[in-house]
Amino acid sequence: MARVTIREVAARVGVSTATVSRALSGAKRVSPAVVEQVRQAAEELGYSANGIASALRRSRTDTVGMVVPSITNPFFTSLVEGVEHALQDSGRQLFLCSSRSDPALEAQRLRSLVARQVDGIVISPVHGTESTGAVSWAAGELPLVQVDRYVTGVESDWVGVDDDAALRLLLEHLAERGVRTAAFVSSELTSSSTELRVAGFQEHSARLGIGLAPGGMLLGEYSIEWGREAMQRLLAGPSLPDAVTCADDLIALGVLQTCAAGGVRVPDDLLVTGFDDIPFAALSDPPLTTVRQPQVEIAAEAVRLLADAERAGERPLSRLALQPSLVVRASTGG
Amino acid sequence: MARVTIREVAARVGVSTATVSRALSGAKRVSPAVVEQVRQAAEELGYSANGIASALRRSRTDTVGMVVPSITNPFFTSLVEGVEHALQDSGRQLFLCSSRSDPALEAQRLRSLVARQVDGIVISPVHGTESTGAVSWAAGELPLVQVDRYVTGVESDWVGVDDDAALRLLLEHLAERGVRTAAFVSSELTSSSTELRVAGFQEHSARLGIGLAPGGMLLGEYSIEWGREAMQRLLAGPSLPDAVTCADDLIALGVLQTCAAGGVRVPDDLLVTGFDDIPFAALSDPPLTTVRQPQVEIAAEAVRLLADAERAGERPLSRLALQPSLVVRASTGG
DNA sequence: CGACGCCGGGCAATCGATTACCTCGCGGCG
DNA sequence: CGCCGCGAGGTAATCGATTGCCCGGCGTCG
Repeated sequence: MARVTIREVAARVGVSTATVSRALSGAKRVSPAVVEQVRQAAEELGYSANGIASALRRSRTDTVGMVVPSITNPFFTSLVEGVEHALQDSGRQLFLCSSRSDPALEAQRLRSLVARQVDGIVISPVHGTESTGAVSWAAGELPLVQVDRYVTGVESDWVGVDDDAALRLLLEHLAERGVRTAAFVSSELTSSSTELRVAGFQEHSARLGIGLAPGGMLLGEYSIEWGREAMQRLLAGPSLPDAVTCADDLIALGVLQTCAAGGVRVPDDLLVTGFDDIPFAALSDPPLTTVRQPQVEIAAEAVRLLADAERAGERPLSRLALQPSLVVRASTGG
Repeated sequence: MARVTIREVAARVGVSTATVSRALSGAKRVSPAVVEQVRQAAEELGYSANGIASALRRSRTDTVGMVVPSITNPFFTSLVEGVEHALQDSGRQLFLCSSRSDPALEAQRLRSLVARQVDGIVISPVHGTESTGAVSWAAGELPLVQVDRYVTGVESDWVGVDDDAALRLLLEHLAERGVRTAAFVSSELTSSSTELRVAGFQEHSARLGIGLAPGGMLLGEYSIEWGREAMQRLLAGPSLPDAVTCADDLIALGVLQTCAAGGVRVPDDLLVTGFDDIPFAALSDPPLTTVRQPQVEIAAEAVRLLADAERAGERPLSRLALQPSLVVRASTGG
């Protein structure tokens, strides 16, 4: 466990630590012969630089922090994978944290990332207002870009999906299928995208002449369990709507499960739609109609914006709403 | 973006940096009055300690690294969540990396974690032999525990599931259901658990008089896509076995999808089983019979072993094979 | 032939927090 | 009254790598 330091490498070769550092990093011209000797010695001693010391001196860590509300939600894991992939090209690493949908935990993660001097942060904030303090503080300390969700009143870039367009796609599809009444199952209105999805649902359903079923606006959380429960509530009501629109795929999968258990035939008795197009959306019973978020592009843009922010100090803020696409499957009769 | 250092806090209060450090960490007795002043000043200046500098001096980071083969596989995300949860109690953080099933990337992640001086590493190694070098090097540098999979020839603790017992549960269940022939769809034999599962399948199926279907040992990778493809191969064969046993739930979900698309009725024409019991196993068409891994316990044990390893230097190695439990659902007629 | 520039390489400051060791002052005790 | 112990707090070394500045030597050019 004894770590070998640059000093020992230098001693073995008979040069100064400065030369070893330069030889290994290639920062300044060092004679090829010495470089080779240093390489040799480092190899033999099993030397690897102490990243902490290096980070302290350079005040860079070549690491980007990412904070997501949940690490078990496949939508976020796809996003994480995309970011990691995008970072790889620039030889940087990802430090991933989960805030577990808890603003306090989120604040703690952010403090920790800042303390660890990550070069930048990619965050999907938990809450539209309760996350504001921590996020804007962090944004003041280092480059930060929000993805998917955002908190208001923070000076930072944002990349996500065009929620309004997504709801338009979904509702126009449902209208074509002859839907006259619909329910909307979502999370509590605590995040930007949730609000936009609800607003989009209301706007486009009104425009298309689709009525909201009585008791049909169900707000809980983004989870399979909530989808199950919400559908149970709808089943307990006087009559079913023509369609249930869900604010994410997990909710929709829960809804489908309860339908199957309760003898409701999808799509014959009821149409169901999701949001995100997670890999499991194609595997449910029946396969789920949903809108696909361009996760790869979102991730790539986020990394690009971060790189921009590191280079230039002051820049105009970017807010990129990328376009979703409709994926029709059997849950709407596709 | 200008970071405020301990020196500025000290200057403002009119004490030395040593006192500020002690006041904030509570390491040594400092008069309450001074502690309060320091708190005040730190608050006003927005001071937060530089974790890098602190880590360099203390050579501890209060951070544990975790490396998993895939971050999109729900089994691993559950494991990660469990580890994060377990760490929380001791006030430590998790630094998560994905090796993407690539031994080279895995080695890089390990080097990076060691360079960053994490206090310990939890890893589920990619490959039974190709991971050996990097893992055993890392295990020599700092406390390391393997979870789920392990590489041979490395001195480290391991926690996972009793694969043999799991296959026994599954095959006894299938035997009770009258299964006489079965296929086994798994990953290539590149990891310990894969080997153990295949061995367990062979041993217990032989013991129970279940024959391996011709061309029924299909080795690919742990993914939905491979499950789909493997089932297509089985469909292309002369006849179907009574059951398809899969080495993880993702594979099984792919198998089920192809069955649905190909008109094979599960469980009427064919029984299908998975492994892990990921959340989506209950949502497929039909819901999947599988064995549940005790992820929470695995994670908790891993963290406990790590803590032990940090405290005591030399200890006997632990290899904990925890017991799985059978979860019967409709895919075997449950 | 002298001066200048360039190149390889060394010295030592530096990043920011922690901490071993020291000092000072005060109270108690022999 | 002198000495000791103790608690509060300061001084400065330390963690390990990086890098600005400097030096000596050699090649080149006027």
